[in-house]
Amino acid sequence: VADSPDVILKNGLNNRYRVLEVSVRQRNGSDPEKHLTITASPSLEDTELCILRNGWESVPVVPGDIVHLEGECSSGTWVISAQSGYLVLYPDLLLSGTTISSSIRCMRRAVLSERFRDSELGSPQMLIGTILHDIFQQAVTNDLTQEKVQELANKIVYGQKYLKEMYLLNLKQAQIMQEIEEYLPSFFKWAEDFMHNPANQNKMQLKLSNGGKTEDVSSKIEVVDILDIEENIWSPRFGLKGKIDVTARVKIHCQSGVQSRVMPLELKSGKESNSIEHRSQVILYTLMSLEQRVDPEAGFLLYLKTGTMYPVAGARMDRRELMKLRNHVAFYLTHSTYKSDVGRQNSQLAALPPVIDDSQTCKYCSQMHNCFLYSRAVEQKMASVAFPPALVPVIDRETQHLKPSHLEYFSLWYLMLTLELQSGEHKKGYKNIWMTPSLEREKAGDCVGNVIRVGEVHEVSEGQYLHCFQRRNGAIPGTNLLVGDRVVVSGEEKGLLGLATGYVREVSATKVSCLLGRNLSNFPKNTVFRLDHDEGDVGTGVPFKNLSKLMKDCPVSERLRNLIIDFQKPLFIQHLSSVLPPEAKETVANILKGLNKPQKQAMKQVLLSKDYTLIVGMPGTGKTTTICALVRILSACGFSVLLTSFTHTAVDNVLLKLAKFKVGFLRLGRAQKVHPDIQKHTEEEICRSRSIKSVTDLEEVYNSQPVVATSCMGVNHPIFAQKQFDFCIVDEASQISQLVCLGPLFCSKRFVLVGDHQQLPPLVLNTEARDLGMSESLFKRLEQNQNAVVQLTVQYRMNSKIMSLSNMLVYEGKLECGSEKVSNATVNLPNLKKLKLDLGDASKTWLKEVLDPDTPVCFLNTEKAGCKPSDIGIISPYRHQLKTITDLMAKWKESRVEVNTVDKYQGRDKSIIIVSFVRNSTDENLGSLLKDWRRLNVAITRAKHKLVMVGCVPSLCCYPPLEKLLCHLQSQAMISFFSIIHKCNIL
DNA sequence: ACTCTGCATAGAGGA
Repeated sequence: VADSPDVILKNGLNNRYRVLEVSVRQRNGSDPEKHLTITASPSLEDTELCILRNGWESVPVVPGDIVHLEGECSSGTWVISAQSGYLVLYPDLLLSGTTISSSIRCMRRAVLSERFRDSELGSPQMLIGTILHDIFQQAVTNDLTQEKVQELANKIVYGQKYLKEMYLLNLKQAQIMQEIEEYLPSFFKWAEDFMHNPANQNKMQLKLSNGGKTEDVSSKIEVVDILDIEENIWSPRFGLKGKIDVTARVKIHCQSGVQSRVMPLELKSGKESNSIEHRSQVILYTLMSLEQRVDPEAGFLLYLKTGTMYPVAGARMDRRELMKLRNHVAFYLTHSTYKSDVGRQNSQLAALPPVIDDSQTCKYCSQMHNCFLYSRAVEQKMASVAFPPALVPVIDRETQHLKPSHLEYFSLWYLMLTLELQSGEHKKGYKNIWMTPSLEREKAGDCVGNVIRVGEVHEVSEGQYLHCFQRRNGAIPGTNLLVGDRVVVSGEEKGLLGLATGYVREVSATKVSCLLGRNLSNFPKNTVFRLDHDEGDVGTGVPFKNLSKLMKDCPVSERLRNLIIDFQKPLFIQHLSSVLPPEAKETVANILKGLNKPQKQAMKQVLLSKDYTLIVGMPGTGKTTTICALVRILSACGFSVLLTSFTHTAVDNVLLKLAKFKVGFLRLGRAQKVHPDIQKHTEEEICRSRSIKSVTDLEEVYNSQPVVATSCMGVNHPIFAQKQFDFCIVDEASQISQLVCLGPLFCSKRFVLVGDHQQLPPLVLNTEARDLGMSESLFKRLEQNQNAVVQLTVQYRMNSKIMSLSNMLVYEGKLECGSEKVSNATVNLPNLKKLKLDLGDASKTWLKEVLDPDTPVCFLNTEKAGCKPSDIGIISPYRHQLKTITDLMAKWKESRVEVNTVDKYQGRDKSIIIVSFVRNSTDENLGSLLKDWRRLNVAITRAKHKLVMVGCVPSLCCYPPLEKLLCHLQSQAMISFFSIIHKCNIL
């Protein structure tokens, strides 16, 4: 935490102070105080003092922390006390209203829920609650008459919107409608009691300040206008976020006259408890509202079952206690790991907030499993953590199905995931939206600011609004925003953060259009917006969820634990006859005809497997063809198949091939991410074209195809909670993080991983996590069970010379060419003769040599030439190099040549590949990129006919993989020297 | 000593 370079310090509305020193002052007799030496200057010079008293001294603040202060500051001294001021710890970590209110009862649960976000399954009551919210919100903004509300309820319950959830919970629409109808009379009662109406006689106690003095009297409350529903507020002042069910203009008639205020209404469909949790939520909304408007001082709790409305005052005392609670939760979330002061600087997992000793509460807790798991695997080893004695046997009993190896796996992966999460937050995070002006952020290309909305807003489908934005003056600046990227729309003005989120639909020189989740047409025409690229915190929830699931006490998880953690030997049956139905024999035989020997072997191995098979797909060995054939064979045998990969593109690559055969499949995942030719197989498209409107129909769609395809992250889909597949195939498996790869395996009896661990591994940002082994894919881990491995060694991409490099480097000669044709293929250069004439000049003989089709592999040594490596290239390990090359190519108006990183080229090929290795110095600072055998292997196995590598031989010999390659090239006389080159205008 | 894919979200109630 101490020296994060990207911390922005400043004063003002979103002031950010760094805490330099913390001291506790105990004056005799009086309460203790905490004195903080703080600074808002980046040089850390101008310091101020912050005094915490009346309970604020309990805030767990330490030197190095970033805080936001609210309240009075006089002559460089802030006082945060019972009466005034707030200290907000880590204010850029926005916590939701529900997280904080749930932490009142159990902070441990609140913290666990942030990590294991999706572990809570949901219940019928929750779904009914969501639907009731929707109906009420729409009704209150349009029409609250009986007829209209009934119509609306029908439209929503019998519409498409909640079908998935109903399917997941096994509920029928009629059941839901029955429950909903019981609520509707209360809607009208509420409207009669509180909507603007002279006959309205309601009276309630409401405490509001009025010109300095506080009145505590009965007031008549009238809702005069609904300003917004589901208003999203991000408050970097208080470190809070949340969505307000209903934002209303309310008239309060009291003795001293009429007041008008904009206030939050919180809807509840459950028991009319008026509980502290419910009230706290409202109080937090009153605080968040300060971000946008004057203090509402109070809000309302509206219980939909009875139509009763309770006023909730946002009293100073309650706000203060809730903010302290928020600081504690923020502390635990930020300090989830620590480095011990003694010994090596290894990160360790910290204790969670203590377990509460309340069996009544724990009995119903949705985080119980994770709570006990963490106690057993992590905390029981800590001397500092004491458990309530009665709980120890409970924890042991609930985790007794886990072996020590499982607990170790859990704590190691929990640590690695946490470290990686922290790295991700550092790099991404939303805080730039409020801490960095759009103009500055535009330079990095992650933002387009200063735009206004133009044209009409179109509701493309339910809850999807197409907006168009134009720069206020001039063209849209150069940006990295691409079609399909996620964006956050905010107002440039303070307080209008995160107004909507959505996707980029189109980017041109003059406008950006986005599909947003909210309609922004109610904002004044002249509102100035900014669009920020939303990198979000994707992929953090899924692995935590899968880790938790792997530790469950159920047969599926137990089997996976045995196979994956304990390396139980995968089993195979003896004879194909027992799996191959007689009627499928001919079809299977026909499919096999089109395959080579190792591919056939792979098919056989999969069919015989009882647990899993690993298919090593070396470069160009026809992985897609093999997977396609495998799916065809499996479905011919009557098996159901779940087909997944890390990326949507890879899933669609197989599907595009599969679509040519008579194999039906269902494609899940966001239609926008799916290949146009596959669109018609997506759930979205099928439901639209067949206008699916009932749970039964949806179920039919889900069960209609024996093959289901989606990305590994997409396995949160409700279908996977209900269906079991016979086989699961995971493509690109060597590039998928272990726990992400695990997701689809929970719903399948057997699995097949396809990959090549000699190519690039999963990306891990955090170096410590990487050192702990986080980049080990499941494919790599299981590869030690050699009996489950089949290798595809016959390749159809590279000619023999190019292939030989990789064979020498990593594959130990196992790769072979699929045919003579492949082996001898050379590049076709129709204009070569003409070009050669032009190159008559003797100084350009090197170029002749390089271009000669009979020289498939060539390494250009730039040592003597002294030319800048940046003059030539197509693939490079470095982004900067690519930028230089792209700029040069643009100058020559050449945009057809694809310039990209090695990493991005994985999985693809071209006829000619030029690799620019860039480095031209022999100093000690070696980059780590070129030390990776796998990256080099990827780089040299992309070319089919001609591979030209450019680099400085002595410089590159410092890297072991390149040294081995260059040695080989030298022995084969494949290295040339540049003559004098100033310009290169080939291609 | 620089390589980068994934994805909706806070809150829906229950004690």
